[in-house]
Amino acid sequence: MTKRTTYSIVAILLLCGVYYFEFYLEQKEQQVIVDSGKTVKNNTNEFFLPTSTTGQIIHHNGYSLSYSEPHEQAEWVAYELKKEHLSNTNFKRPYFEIDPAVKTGAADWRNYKKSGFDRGHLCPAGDKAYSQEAYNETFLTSNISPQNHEFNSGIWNTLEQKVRYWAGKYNGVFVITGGVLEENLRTIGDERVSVPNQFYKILIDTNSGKTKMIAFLMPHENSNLPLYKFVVSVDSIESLTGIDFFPELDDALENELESSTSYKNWSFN
DNA sequence: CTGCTGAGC
DNA sequence: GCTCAGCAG
Repeated sequence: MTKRTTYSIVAILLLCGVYYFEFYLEQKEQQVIVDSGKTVKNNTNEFFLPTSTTGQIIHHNGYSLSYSEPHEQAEWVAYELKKEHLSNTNFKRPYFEIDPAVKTGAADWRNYKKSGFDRGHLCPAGDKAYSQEAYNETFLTSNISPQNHEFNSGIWNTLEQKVRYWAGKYNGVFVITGGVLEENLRTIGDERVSVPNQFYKILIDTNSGKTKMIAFLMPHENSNLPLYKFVVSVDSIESLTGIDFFPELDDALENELESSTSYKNWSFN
């Protein structure tokens, strides 16, 4: 074998190695993206993820989401609200930014301009007031949904504040929230961002004794009713959305918790 | 807390 | 088009 042949073989082997490594990296990245339903190690948190009906899960530092391109918004946003996250600092609100992590192109905030609807946070800015960085991260367009202002600043805001109250009382909660994305919804803007008719919020507490769960389903309109009037089973939201919210839970526990409409373990005071 | 809009550069 | 300041529930 000539030296030249040897060099050629080595070169080809090296090339193959590089290609294989790139292939491996791609597989690995792909695996993370479609790895729904697993406990995912985030930069700061570890939490249960629901399944994605769209195949596009994105992890930010402070929350994860599943983006629905047809509806131009997240079908769910999930994060852990730790007790130590609770803060009253009043950061200056940044401007909304098109989420660069959404490969299909997240909605432009201009769709909401003069639409008559709020850019309603799914993961509330108020849940991320422990640092300017975390706060700013909630101002991505993948984290908002068109919301009626009276609803957003009314009963929905009341629910968000109750979640913060529970996070303090129960040493943190996991939160999953989103609009119910159906066909033939009203849309706003050139990109046709869907306006949900209902919004849901699901909580699980695994830190204060026996694991407990609670779910809320609210019509997209303000209300003076007490919050507990909107409690539903997780199962009912799963059948509405097609999402499996806690696939990692032990099946028996999952069945028990997700079918329950009881809120007796959650303090509404 | 939840937000929007008008004025000015 | 971007940002500040002011206003509203």
